[in-house]
Amino acid sequence: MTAGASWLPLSAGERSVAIEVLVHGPLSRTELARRLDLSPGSLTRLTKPLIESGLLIEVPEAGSPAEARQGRPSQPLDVVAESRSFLGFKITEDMVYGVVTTLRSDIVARHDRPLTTHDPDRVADLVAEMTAELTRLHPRLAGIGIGVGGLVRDRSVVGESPFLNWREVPLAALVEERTGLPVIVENDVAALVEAETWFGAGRGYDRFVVLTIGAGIGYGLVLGGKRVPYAEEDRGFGRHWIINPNGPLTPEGERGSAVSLLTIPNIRYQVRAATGRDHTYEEILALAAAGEPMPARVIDEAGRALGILVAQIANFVLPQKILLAGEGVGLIEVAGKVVDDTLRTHRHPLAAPVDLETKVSDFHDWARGAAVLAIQVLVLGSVEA
Amino acid sequence: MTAGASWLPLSAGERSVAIEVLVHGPLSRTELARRLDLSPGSLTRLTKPLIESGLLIEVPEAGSPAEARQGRPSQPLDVVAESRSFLGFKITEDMVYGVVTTLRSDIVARHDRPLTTHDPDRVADLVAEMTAELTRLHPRLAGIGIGVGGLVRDRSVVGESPFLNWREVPLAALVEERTGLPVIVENDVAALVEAETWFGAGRGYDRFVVLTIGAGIGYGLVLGGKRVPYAEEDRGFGRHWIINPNGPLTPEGERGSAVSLLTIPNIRYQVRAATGRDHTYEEILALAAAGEPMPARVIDEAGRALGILVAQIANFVLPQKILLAGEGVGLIEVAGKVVDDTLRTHRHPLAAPVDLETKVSDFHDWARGAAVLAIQVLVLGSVEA
DNA sequence: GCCATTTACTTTTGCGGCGGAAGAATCCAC
DNA sequence: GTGGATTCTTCCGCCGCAAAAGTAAATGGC
Repeated sequence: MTAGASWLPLSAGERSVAIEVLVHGPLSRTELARRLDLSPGSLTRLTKPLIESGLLIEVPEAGSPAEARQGRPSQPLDVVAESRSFLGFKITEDMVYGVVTTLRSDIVARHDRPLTTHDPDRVADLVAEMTAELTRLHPRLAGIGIGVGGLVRDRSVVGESPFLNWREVPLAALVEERTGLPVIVENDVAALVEAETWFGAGRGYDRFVVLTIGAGIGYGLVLGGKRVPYAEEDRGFGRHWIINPNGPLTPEGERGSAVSLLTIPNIRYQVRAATGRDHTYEEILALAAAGEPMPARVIDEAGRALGILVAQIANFVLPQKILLAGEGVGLIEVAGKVVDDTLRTHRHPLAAPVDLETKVSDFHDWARGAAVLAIQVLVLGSVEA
Repeated sequence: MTAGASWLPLSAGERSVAIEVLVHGPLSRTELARRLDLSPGSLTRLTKPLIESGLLIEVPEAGSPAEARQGRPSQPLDVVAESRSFLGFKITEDMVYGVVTTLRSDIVARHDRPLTTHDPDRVADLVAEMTAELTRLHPRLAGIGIGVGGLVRDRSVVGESPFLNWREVPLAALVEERTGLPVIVENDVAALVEAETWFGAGRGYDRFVVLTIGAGIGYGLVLGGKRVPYAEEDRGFGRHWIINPNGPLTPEGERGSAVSLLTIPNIRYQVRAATGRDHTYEEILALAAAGEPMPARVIDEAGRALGILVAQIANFVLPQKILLAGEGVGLIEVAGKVVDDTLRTHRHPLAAPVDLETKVSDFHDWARGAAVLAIQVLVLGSVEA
């Protein structure tokens, strides 16, 4: 509550130390000196104000106490993860999912509420109410992040969100005036990508790609530790990635596009069209695993499409890691072999194997992503990515 | 001749000034201060030793003298392009192409010689002879760059070059001991990419892609101003980029791969297989333009493949610019419309249009690319990319 | 048990490089 | 010619770093 909008004016050196400790766990001064290429003296100088301000703390000793080396033991520094709380919200068509996280972006509480109206003021009211409820249990709130599917500008205004039927809604301002807290609004995929870049699968990588599969396809490219923004972000993304020109035609997607082959609604549509019966995504995966012909065919084709997609990304972007996330990556568990085989035939035999991580994410993970944006703003002291 | 292996020990600030002027033409101190985000005072300090050492020079006035603004006129600084010469060689199966360039990488002389043997020592002899001949007319030689198709390690050793039948040939050392000059050896595509990044189409961009079409397919990715190296570089690249699984099968390529659809040998093969007659690449392009059915069909399919390839690169890498280079980009002049149309259907309508530049390159352009490596080493003072 | 050794951190000192402010240079406008 | 505009230079002060020396806290050998 006492917190300002951001940490005390941090110098560039102090900020780099703070981020390194925040992202890469407890680190001794010597280790920090090595990583940041600074002298030991500089580390004493830089860490002192950070410790005095209560941001960092000296923790007993890392990991195995048995692992005792000669010489004076190192003194790991860590962020005081509980010193601040952050709120993250993910707004879907009919629900608002909320989480409280620590400075480390660990989720300490969840709280969801149905969304009964899309009126911007009512949505802001609901978010403010949820904030008040969550604040009661988790004080020291430093900021709020909100993830929305659709186009978001300046990290504050929802330029266009088809499923909410919003255009030019200044959501950050609406929530700020109700809560008095700094609010960051961002596209949900972008938020998830930032979260994974700072605290997840993308930590420490220079070239990193996130591909999400769910109601739609999401793509995030991180180069040099920064996410690359692009114009068509989350506005029917992947509908023009034609993977198989002879693939199935689906209502919204082009024929054989990534959207028509991989997204949950379109996989359900294909199975419904073929069998005449409606199934959930999970049911379809189970049926395919059990060898049911039509679902197996659809899932098999989806697996091939995913393999091709990952191969293309790996071939052209040369990322050090690719993260598959979203609600639809359960596909991997059923069609993993097809994905792998397809991937291999579309890669050069001498090419480095693709470092592919899969992470089924639920809506709270998306909300956590939004909370990370609030963390970034606090640490970096600005709204810029 | 007096030159050491690199410029006087340049401080980081001085080096950034030198590179900025070298790459972006004559610039005034004020302009440099703006670009490098430095104070005017710093620019006086940084430029003084560079001018005194003869590296930079104050040039009269840029461009239009009529364009006179108020106030003290700016004093553009430029590199003394002729102060040093650089040699670039491109080694092909049966020829060695050589160029002399200025510090700005402008070609001031060309000199080619047939290659009658692939024995490494004889090749080094030939390069040394050509160096001697070229040095007679162009003294002040500061370094030599050599481009070779194949795998090159440490910018000095040819690890594997199928067409020369070389393995682990320390070409840089062989030429260095014959000429006494610093020698850089690099994969030819990599050299071309570096050249375009510093002095060509990629100048000033953060994300930049080079795609070459010729005897094979070459791919270069530049991120943050630096080329990204990768394992499968120039060892049958593009054979596993399957663009059309129903495409033609060709001797070396997989079915429907970028290699089988786009490279000059494979286009000639397809036409020969279809018509029974052998044509040069240029003849095939002319026949296709004239409406001859079989060549037109092959070229049309190549155009579609190129459009898809460029779209995939644009979709996944989000480059600010893509350069098409190589001997085979004449394709664009005949199949430009097909390429454009295909590109458009594989791109999101809201996506920024692809900035696509085409540049037919001959072997001297490849040699120039190699010379740029020698320039980089002189300026940066190291072998590192 | 004591001291050498090792490793981690702190303190002190000095200096390079930068920004900021003031001044000099050189043009245009009237 | 005077004033304003713009570029560049000079000078000063300071921030931030490295280097080096000193302190702290552990282990290991005897």
